[in-house]
Amino acid sequence: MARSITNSAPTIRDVANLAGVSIGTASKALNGKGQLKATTRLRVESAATQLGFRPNELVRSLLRGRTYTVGLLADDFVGRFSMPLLAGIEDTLADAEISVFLCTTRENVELERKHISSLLAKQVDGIIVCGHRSDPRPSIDIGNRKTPVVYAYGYVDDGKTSCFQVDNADGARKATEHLMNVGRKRIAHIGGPWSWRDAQKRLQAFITTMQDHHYEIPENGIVGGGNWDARWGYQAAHQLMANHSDIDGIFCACDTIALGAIDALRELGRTVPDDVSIVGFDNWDAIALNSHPNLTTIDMNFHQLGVNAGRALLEMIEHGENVPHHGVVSLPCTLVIRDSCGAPTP
Amino acid sequence: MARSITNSAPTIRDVANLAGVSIGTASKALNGKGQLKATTRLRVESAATQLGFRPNELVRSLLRGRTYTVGLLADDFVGRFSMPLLAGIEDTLADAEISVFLCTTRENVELERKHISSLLAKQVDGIIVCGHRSDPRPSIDIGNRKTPVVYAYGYVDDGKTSCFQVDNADGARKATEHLMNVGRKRIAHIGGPWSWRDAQKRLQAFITTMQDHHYEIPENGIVGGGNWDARWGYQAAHQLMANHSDIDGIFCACDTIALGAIDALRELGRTVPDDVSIVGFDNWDAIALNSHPNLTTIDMNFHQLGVNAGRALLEMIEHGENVPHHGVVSLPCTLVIRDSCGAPTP
DNA sequence: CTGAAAGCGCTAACAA
DNA sequence: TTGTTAGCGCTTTCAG
Repeated sequence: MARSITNSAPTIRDVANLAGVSIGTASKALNGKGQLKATTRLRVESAATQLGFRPNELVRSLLRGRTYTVGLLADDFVGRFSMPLLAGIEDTLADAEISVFLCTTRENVELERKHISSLLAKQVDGIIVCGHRSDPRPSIDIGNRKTPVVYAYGYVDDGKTSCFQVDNADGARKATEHLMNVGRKRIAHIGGPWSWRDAQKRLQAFITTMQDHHYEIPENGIVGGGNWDARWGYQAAHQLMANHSDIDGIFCACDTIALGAIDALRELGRTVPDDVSIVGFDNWDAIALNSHPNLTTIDMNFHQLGVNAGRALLEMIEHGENVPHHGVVSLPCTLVIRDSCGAPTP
Repeated sequence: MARSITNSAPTIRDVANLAGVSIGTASKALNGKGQLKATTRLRVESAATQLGFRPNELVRSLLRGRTYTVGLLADDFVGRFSMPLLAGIEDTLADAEISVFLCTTRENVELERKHISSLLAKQVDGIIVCGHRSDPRPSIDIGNRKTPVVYAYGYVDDGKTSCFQVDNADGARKATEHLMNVGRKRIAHIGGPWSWRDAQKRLQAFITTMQDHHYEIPENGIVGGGNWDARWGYQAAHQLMANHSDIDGIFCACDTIALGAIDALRELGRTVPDDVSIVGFDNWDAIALNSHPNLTTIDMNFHQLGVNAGRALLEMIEHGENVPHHGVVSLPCTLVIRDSCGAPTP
């Protein structure tokens, strides 16, 4: 009755009072510690449920020196890449009963600093820094704290930080080889902006894969320097076909570029996949599944990347500095076959 | 020196020791409270910076009865709609120095229950429930707690809950009127799945807008029942044009449907926007900006919706139950003009 | 102007 | 088997 007056959460003292035991006894009963008479335990438990009692995690954290809380620093929260990454991280941490503080930094250094400071003050057990491209970045400054930090998609080049990356070379190789497997001979590449490490890696791997399999790269068969969008893909495909009407396969550096390329090819009277096979990169549902035909593309396994990053952080949290850091680990990609390449030749 | 041995965060006691004052004095100095000799204050401050001291928020929260923390319950975190919504919420709360716990529930009731329980135990100041469609939903169960809760995109139909919704009717009206403004006479509608309230509202508003302006709806000029994807848009446009080769404007219930419709029209030899004008709905960048031509579409102002939801929650947190609840508020949409409709007729 | 001490809600050690 | 108490790190009275 008395409780219904106040609107603050019931405390263990309330439970103890209702059950007619001491506060220490109530604690033991609720945590299953020590030796208690079964009836007492029951009495306490029913008092607790009756009151809807949940121990205040703030206090428990204070006592345990752990908050079961981590911070997620995302530089580009609304970006398409972050989403499965965040989902993977959240899945893994939720399994470990850990809650995630979401902090979006929009590549604003000052904002990042504030968020970090706030996270540290809130005593998070660890921090995950999430990027949206594979270029190197400075490590975050956590002062003299020993809070574990891992990086996901975006890495710190100091040789002593755990970073989880996409293996762009692996993906590009799989894309290129798939074009070979469906019987394409004159294979071209439409690249992204060369300032991005991701674009560079995909290009390099395209070249080495072609060489490894003794395929000749068509002259001017590599075009790049545009943006990651359909407009560039459209323009690039036109440029490409103007030089080489015999191109029969194109590895595009991303799905939106592939979308634009398909559009251009249709204008030129080439059908995909009958005349030309197209492979994208990203497996971005929004594009790959709404393209016509649906895109064969490379999945970067971001969900798994998030899972790995989450697991690594958990290890560091639970085993402290005894855990050897992972260094930069690159996760392989997966080829997702849909309709833009046609069937493999036997 | 002593401090460099331990790796836990410096406490106010450490600061007080270093400054040679009592712990109470240190607190006053750091919080600018009470009367202190300037030199003492300075001594404490420099000790604090030297140690990199940040007060433990856990403890402060315990003392203040507020954690400066809210929970974000998202049923569909990876959905395209949640993103700007979350960004708006986070922006608003970050301004108020509030951190956000991200909880994705994947429409899993058990998971939702666990998350809520955990949030409550962590003493969050409030909870925002984020949906991805405007259909009604049950309210979350927070027991006898008085924690403020608001709903964003998805609402509770009990007349006493603050819910923030998209005004689908407003958006559909603007879309339809724009088609009229560019001079279209034979206007059709491709709807989404009728089981979605969003699809129903858009349809209804299309009809009333047409009637209000004394436009005749072409017979069989409304097709619906497919999914929210390009495949359906493609199919529906074919169906539509088979009956009515004179259709010159189509209001599509979403951007992906519009993408598919454009594709179909091109196959039929109709160019967009010269022969037929197309308006989408969502202003989903991924689609609208990568479509060819770029889509004229309706923006649901999700960012603003998130901002409003965040602000409402803040009010409730700061003014308790004295704040009148907002009820269900619907925010207007915005027409975004790009290239799929052509220029307005004067 | 500064120090001492109580107490937030809970756990864990120690008494009884 | 149960009760008592110290203390986590900080703020806030109340003495000095």
